[in-house]
Amino acid sequence: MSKNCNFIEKLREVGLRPTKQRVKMCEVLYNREKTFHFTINDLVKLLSEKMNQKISLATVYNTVHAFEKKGYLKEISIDSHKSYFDTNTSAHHHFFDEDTHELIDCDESDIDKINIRKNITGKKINSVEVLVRVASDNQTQK
Amino acid sequence: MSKNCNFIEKLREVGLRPTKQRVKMCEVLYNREKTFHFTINDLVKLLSEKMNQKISLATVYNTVHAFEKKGYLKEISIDSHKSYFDTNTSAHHHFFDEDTHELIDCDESDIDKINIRKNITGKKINSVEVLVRVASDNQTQK
DNA sequence: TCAATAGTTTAGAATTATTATAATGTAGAT
DNA sequence: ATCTACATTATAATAATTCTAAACTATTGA
Repeated sequence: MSKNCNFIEKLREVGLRPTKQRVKMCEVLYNREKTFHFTINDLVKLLSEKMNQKISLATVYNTVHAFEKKGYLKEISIDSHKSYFDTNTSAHHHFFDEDTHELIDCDESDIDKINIRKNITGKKINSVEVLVRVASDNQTQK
Repeated sequence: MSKNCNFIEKLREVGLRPTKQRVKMCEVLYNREKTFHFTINDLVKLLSEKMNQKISLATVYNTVHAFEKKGYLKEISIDSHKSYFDTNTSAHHHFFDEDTHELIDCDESDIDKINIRKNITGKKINSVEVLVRVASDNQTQK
């Protein structure tokens, strides 16, 4: 519970009103050892388990998007019909386990600096991200 | 029209019956200079323009997925609520223009070999793909 | 302290992308 | 020509997400 004050402060810092739903979401998302990868569905389940009062689905969507806009969360594109989010908002890469549909972080230091020789005129690079798809060793490839 | 025979042959080769819908889709997808990136929606529009008879939405989905399974098309994950497909099925990377939502191919030769130092025990790497997000030079970053 | 107000939450409806269903049609083999 | 397995079709169903409009609440400042 001592951590809640931090969340309230942090929410204020980025200009988000610290409502109880938002603070609760912060607890669920950031009171963890490791970074957390999730879909909206995962999060809704977790929240309904860990909360006494109900939180609306629309609020979960709103809040996740508010967090994303303010740099609290990062969206990861892997599967084209589900959004994955990541509490690690720094530039980094991912492994995607095609058996379990799990995302695993991969530090920038785990992959050599990526040198891109092609240029798009008039455009600047916003981000460079690598997705490494893995699967069980003894299985037919996708 | 001379190309249709090729499409019929190619469809047969991978074990797909060359129905008129499939041949028409081949024409629209592969009678091009460059590789083609599209969403189902793009394709439906193109088909309804270029066809005299109607093609069902379900058929477009079925056929795209049949083509994907047989290696005629490749799915690209960028945006988490739309599927993009690519007629270039070889291993390659992409630029994604965040202004126009356009995909641009990037040959493997345009990016130095990617060396991954991290390992997931019991898992083998299926693919390594880079997505480079670009945007207009004089614009606030996403 | 309390009212005003601007931003938030909510339930449910609406929308969008995609998949399933079941009847009809058609390609390829006999 | 006929049969059979596979394809196509319209439509319904589902899933993920967004919209809407009313009720609620955190903050401001009188």
